[in-house]
Parts: sequence; C-alpha cells; structure tokens
Amino acid sequence: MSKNTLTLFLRNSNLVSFAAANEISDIFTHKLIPRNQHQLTEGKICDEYLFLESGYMRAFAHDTNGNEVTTGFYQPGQVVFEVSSFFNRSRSKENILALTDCEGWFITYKQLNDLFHALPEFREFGRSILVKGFADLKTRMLAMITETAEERYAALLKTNPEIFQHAPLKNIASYLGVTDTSLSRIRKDFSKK
Amino acid sequence: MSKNTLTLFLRNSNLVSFAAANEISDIFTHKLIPRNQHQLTEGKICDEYLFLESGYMRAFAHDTNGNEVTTGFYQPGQVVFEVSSFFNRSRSKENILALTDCEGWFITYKQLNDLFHALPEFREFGRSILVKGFADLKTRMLAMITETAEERYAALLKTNPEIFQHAPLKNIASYLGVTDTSLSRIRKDFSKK
DNA sequence: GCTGCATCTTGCCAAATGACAAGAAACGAA
DNA sequence: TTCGTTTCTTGTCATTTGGCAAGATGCAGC
Repeated sequence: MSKNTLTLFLRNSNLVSFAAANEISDIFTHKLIPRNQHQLTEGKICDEYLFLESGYMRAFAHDTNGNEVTTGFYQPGQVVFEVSSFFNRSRSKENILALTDCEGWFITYKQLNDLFHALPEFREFGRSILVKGFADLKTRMLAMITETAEERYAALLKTNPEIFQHAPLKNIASYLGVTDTSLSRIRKDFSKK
Repeated sequence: MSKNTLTLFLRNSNLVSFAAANEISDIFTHKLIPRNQHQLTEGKICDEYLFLESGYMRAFAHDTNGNEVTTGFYQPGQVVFEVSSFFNRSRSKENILALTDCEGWFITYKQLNDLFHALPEFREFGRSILVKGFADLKTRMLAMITETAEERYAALLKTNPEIFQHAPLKNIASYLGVTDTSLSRIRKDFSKK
C-alpha cells in the first residue's frame, strides 16, 4: 500500500512540484470503501475530499417525485466529493456510493483548507479540479440540449466504456436523461448499426 | 459613479471585511458595455472578471451543427466571466454579449490572482462564486433531466422574470432546451391555466 | 411613412420518448 | 441449489417535441 498513485496524480497536474506533492500526499489518509457502501449520504455534510485510486462510484439525487437520478460517475484518478456541500458546509442533497470495492486517499475539509493556506501550489490544484468539474458539467449540459439521446449514449460509450461494466443500465439511463425503457431501445437500435 | 454597489456586494458575501472590501473595490475598473456589444467573443481568452452593476447579458455557444445555444443569462449583482477560459487561459467556446446597455466593474486575470494571493478573504469570495455557479448548473441539469419543458419554463418565469423583458424568446427557448416553436406553444398553454 | 429583417405564432405531420405492464434473464441471499 | 428480488427487454399506446412552412407582428433604418 503506497501513496505513489496519489503523488503521481498531483505531479501530473503540472501545478504541484515534486517536493510539494510528497508533502501533500503525507496528509492523506488511506480508505477502503466496500461495494454498495455510501461515501456520502444525503442530509450529511460532505467532509471528505477523496482521491479515488481504484474502483467505481456513483452519485445520485432524488427528484421532486422521489425518483432516483444518477448525477455522476467516478472512476480511478478522479477526486470524489460534493462541491456545494463540502465548501458551504451544508447538508448534501446527493448520495455517493461505491459501485465496486474502492480504495482511495482522503483529507477532511479542515485539512484541505490548511493545505490551501499553506501551499499556493495546492490551491492551484484545488482550483483546477473545480474548474474541470465545472467545464465537464457545462459540456454535459450542452449535450443535453443539442444532442439526441442516442448521441449522448454513443458519446458515453466512447468516453467512459468501463462504467457499463459496473453500473446497472437504469443508472446510466437517468444519467443520460432518459428512462431505462428508452435506453434499452436505443441500445437495440444502436447495436444494429 | 461610485463603487458602492461593488463594495456592498463584497461585504454581503459575509466573507470579506469592510476594510478588505474597500481595498478590493479600489482595484476594479469601471466599464460600460453598450447593448449588443460582446463582453467575450469565442476564440478569445476571457481576461475580465466582471461585476455587473446594471443591465443584462447573455452567454451562448454553438452546437455541432452551428446553431446558437444560449448557455446562460446574467443580471445585475452577478459576476460575469467564462470559468474555463478565464482560469485555464484557453480560448473560449462561448460568447457573452450585452442584451441591454450595461455598466460594471472588472479586474483582469492577473489582478485577480494577485488579489487572491494577497487577501485570503478574497480567495474565499472567489471560491464562493465558483461554488455557487457550480451548484446552479447542477440544479439546472437535474431540472433538465427530471422536469418537463413547461415546468422549466414556469420555474424560469418565477425565478428570473426580468429576463423575459430583455431577451428574445428564441434565446430563452434554447436556454430551456426546447425549440422556439415549442416554447411558443408552451406559453400558449401556460397562459390558459 | 415605407421597407426589410428578425421575431413570434400556428398548422400539419413525423419522430422521439414516456407510461404501463408482462415476461425473461441475471443476481444475491439463505 | 432454490427462492425472491432486481434488472432488462419488449409490446402497445399516448404524449411530447421537433421540422417545416406560412403568415402575422414588431422593430430598426432609411
């Protein structure tokens, strides 16, 4: 069990020097999240900034009718946390749970703020994570408005094929903004091409 | 012409002290943007972090078929900038233009970074702007997936009625994720209720 | 005022998607 | 393994939305 992947992840951002990456990594705590266990439960305040080393996770919320809607997927190499709850110290409207057994490294809100204060390099890193999340969400929003469900499906299949091996199709359906019935038909048509 | 509204805006965040708000405000430059003028043009790097004091603005992008899609509206009291282009120093895929004559106060990327470095309070403020934008976009995404076009229309009418006086309906239609034809019908049905 | 252009509405029809329900298949717990 | 639950597919039908085009309206510039 080593922190190599985390250190490398920080270094690869090109925002954190070798020395700082080591210093930062040392603060992180190792964590195992078994399949189906919640990393974050709605109503709680998100207090972990988690670097996901292995495994897959899913975030979901409930709509006004109480139906589950998958809001995001996480794969190895991503930082897992709910932005609004984490930074505003407010109750999360989302759940995050492990689709598979997961392994990662985390720091708490306080530790993150201390690091931000002490290390400008890590501040830059934190900002880049936020900005990337923002940009990805914007891209997804644009796709939602301008692309057909089949195009969104094809794009997900291309950019994130692994998720199909770990998440049930109904989760992927609500992530794509369609019912599971529709996704099933889209897949049937798509496979014919 | 005074910086009162900007100073008050900083203070009202409850993240910036009175002294710091004055200090920060002093750095900002006044700016007038006449109706229909671009505040940001796609292909350019967004280099202004603009506090909008009066007037309304619209952001839009182009989909793969070259069609215009409105990605956001800005009203007085909001900060206007394209997150990804501004922080990554990359070419913007979006345009931002004035729907009405506008007045505001801005700083450049360099000035913002210097302020972030010098004043932890302003860093907090900057983060809160980013986090709020993120949360709003998430909310909109969830609405896009779970609500009908009519519900999204009704919500916009309630939360942002002023925009209907300044933006043409076709812009509002693409923002809501429907064609202008559909929006026209939705409005007809909606007014009957 | 007139002219031209953009905006908005409306009708008609097609395509996409949803709602509901039944059945098959896969999976997990005992 | 067996049982029960969840997941996935498929059929039927209704609803929503889009594409296209025509006409009406409004607005800006001359």
